[in-house]
Amino acid sequence: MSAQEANDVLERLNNLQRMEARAFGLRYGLQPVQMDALTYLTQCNRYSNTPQAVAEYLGLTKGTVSQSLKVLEQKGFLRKQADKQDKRIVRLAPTSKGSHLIKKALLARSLEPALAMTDSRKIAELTSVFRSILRDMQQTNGRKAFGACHTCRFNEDHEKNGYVCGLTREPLSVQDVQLICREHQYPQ
Amino acid sequence: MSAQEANDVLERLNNLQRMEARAFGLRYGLQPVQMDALTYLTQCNRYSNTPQAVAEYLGLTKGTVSQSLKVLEQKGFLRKQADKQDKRIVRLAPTSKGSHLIKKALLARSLEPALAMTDSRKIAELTSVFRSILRDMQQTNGRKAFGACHTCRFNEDHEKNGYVCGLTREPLSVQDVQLICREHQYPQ
DNA sequence: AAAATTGGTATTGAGTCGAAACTAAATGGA
DNA sequence: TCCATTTAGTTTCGACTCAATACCAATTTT
Repeated sequence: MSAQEANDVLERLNNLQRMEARAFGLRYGLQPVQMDALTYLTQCNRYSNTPQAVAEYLGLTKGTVSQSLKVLEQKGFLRKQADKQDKRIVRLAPTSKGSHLIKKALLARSLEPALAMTDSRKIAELTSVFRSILRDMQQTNGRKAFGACHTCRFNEDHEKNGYVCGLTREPLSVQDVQLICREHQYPQ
Repeated sequence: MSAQEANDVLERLNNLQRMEARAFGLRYGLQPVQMDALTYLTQCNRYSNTPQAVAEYLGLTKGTVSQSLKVLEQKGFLRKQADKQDKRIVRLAPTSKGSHLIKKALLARSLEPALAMTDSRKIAELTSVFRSILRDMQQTNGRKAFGACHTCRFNEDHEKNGYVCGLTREPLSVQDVQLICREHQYPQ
């Protein structure tokens, strides 16, 4: 049992998940990349629902992503809306059709059933291992983490008074801090 | 710390690895899918080095894969050779140029450095968790496992006398049993 | 007020993808 | 043995992704 082997198993797991995700999307006439974008948009917070953020998340150019989003809008999976403050910015929101689809897709390919059968202490260890790997990768290649607020170093837990984002100073709800943020940074 | 969160972290890790792999391949004029195919071919055993096996591994149709392989051959990353026994079968072998490229790519994106820093007992646990997940996924959606022989239920360890594949009855070397096989099945 | 930056869109050319049609070799009966 | 079937691969086609480039408009900087 080596690091090499762990790496291989993980690699294969990636492959299988990608294959299943592709097959699922195809049944609804969506390309993998469109599924990925829509998935992101159902999970990101209000600072992170723009074309630019989607592009950064997926590691693609904004031009490329712009087209995928156009298709998603045409097919009725999401709505575009100009930002009130900054009129350059486009806000993206999945329609109910869109979020239902993603909910179904996530359920189909989630590892949760499998993970639920394993010891929660093991899962905790495992998550921390991967989180530290993520942190490494993020640093060495300059990508963003795209984690949820509740694991972010800018997130402040004000106990009874809810949460506050240390970057924007805005209050965040219990639901908010579960969402993905493009400004996310792990502590330390 | 929940199964949900473990799932998310893993998801993001997938994304990052894909992004890096894409960027790497692009520097050498190769598409992600071509990198994937070539990677597989440097890691598979002699029963698994055919276009059909590549297609199964990647979850694509044989027609699609056929084109990618043509490009890889044209660019000098692999060689095609008709099988001696069965003339329908094409055997694929990476050239030294091809295997060098993949070696470099794997090194660049390996989790091994990060994993090496974590407790080996943890890694063992982690691997076993993911292996059982893999087994689940493989069963529920009818995909093949594509594991290495030494984790396969058909592999027989004859101690001093080396290994034997229970399917083909052929002897396998120490190196052989580290390779990926399309007939692989996990025990139990 | 002009210049630079930022967020997004449109266009183009190379390439992937699945589906379907196809070839050739092996297999399996009668 | 001969013909049907199966198996391994290739080719072609149309829809689509992708990066690169050029572009536009709003914002920020100088």
